[in-house]
Amino acid sequence: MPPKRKTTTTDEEDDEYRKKRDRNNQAVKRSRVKSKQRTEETQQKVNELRVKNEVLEDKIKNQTKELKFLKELFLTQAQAKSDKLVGVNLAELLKSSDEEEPESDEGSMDSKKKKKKQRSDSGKTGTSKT
Amino acid sequence: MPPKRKTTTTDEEDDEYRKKRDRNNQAVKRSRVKSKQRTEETQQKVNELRVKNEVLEDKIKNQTKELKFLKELFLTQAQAKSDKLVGVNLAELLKSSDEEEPESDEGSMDSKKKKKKQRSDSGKTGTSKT
DNA sequence: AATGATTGCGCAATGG
DNA sequence: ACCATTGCGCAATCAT
Repeated sequence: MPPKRKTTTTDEEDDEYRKKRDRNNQAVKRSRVKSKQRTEETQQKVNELRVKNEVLEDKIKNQTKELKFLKELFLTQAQAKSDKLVGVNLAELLKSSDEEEPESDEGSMDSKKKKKKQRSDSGKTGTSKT
Repeated sequence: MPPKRKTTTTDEEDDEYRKKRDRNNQAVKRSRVKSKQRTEETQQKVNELRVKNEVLEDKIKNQTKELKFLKELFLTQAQAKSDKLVGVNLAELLKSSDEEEPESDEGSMDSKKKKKKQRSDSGKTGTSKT
């Protein structure tokens, strides 16, 4: 089925038609430009987010390192001096509050067992939410 | 300048032409499908990255909180007991290893001065911008 | 009913 | 010669 235009047209109709077509062609152009822009912006956003993400990952890596350091230092100190520090359960306190775990008591590991406590965390967030 | 096809064509040429057009039309379709897919995937990636980003921001927030807590606790302890802990300069050590500040010396604030160093956290993690 | 916005589709030019 | 990509116009359809 070839196009669909009329079979008989007056000059005015033709004129009208042309005008209409021209306007539509313009609209199509506008629409496509917009579409293209959106696409490009989206792509750009991906790039930005990727970078931002890396920065964040980095920061986390550093903070994790620092936390590890502090906790070990703290634990070391606590043990080094039989502890008059405070009445808190350090091991529990310093376990790992970033990446919380579903509280399994684990008992208070006192000076007897000095397990290195390898990283076997699992969980999510939840800082010292007293 | 209307189309550009020949003026005189043989049946075979016409046939060839048609075949060619058809193949191109198929190619165009394939090409457009691919293009559309890529666009959608990109959009999807943006969503994923946004989510991942939030998770990371959250983790950072928690770690920052915990670090703050540990450092304060540490500092408190250190001062509470004139300190035989170790020979390190705690204040300096605990300053803040994330976000390297080209800070001025600030000297080693020992047990004499006990500046509270109020953290006037202003605002949020200015990043969630789009 | 009229008009701009979108979208599927084919043509031709062009890139690889 | 062939396929892929792209700008462009047409017509149908959507949305106002």
